Amino acid sequence: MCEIPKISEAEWEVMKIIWSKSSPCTANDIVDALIDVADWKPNTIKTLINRLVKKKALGYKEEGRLYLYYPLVSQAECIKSETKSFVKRVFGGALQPMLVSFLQEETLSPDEIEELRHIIEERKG
Amino acid sequence: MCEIPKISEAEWEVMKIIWSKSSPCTANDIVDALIDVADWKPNTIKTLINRLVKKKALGYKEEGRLYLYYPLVSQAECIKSETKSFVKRVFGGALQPMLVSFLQEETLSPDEIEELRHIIEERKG
DNA sequence: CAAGTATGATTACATCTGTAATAATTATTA
DNA sequence: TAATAATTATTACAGATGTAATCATACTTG
Repeated sequence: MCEIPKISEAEWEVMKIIWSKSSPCTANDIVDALIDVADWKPNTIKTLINRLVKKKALGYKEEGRLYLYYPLVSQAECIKSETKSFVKRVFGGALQPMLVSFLQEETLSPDEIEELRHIIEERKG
Repeated sequence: MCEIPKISEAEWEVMKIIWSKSSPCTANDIVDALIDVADWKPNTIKTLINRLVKKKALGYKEEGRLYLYYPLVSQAECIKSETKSFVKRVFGGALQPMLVSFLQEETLSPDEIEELRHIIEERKG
């Protein structure tokens, strides 16, 4: 898992489905799960799956005439990589200004704020 | 400023330069400023500028034979829009899990943590 | 066995992006 | 004024992306 492939917006939806399943799933499982999420034709989803295989974000094993797909990269890794590129693009790489911006500007419920406070307290040690 | 245009990675570098200047600047100003940032030929940067104009992210006025470029969208707006799309893609739209992930996983100095704590305390009101 | 069906493979095509080169135009200078 | 330099405009081109349609093949069913 040396290199995290660059996963496009549409491809992320596919990956999220696959990550959310504990076991490998068929193309149809993915298509079914995506019905609620996106308005894509099954062929579109197959294309996305194939591209993800080509990028080595997904692997598959043949189970009879079916393919069972499974992730080759973990969600945590991808989130990290994606975040890095996002923070670099938008904030020039500085994570903290981003957090400041979010904490100040975004809508958060009291509960959420409390949880964040809790996390920070723990980090302070 | 109804619609925030979608600004690509390379284009962001240009926008950041222009936002950082208080007054409109020429293409050459931008080229000069970007020398430290990216390894692009001047023509490449001109292309990016033109695309940003086409996207209505930049405006310009002719000053003699020069063009003076200025932003048509604010940095804050763009950050917000970009963040939204990022959070949607990666975290399914939930901002808070993202913050949790960052606060837990990323490297932050004690000072930074202290500042974040401070901000949260204030938000708690 | 033949025809329909399910599944994966191949092909399609417009737009966006990264990365420029070249052409056109205008201004400056010898 | 003619050549040169500066600046903007047009064109280029490959790879990524969104969004599929069509083709091929294997399986099921009448």
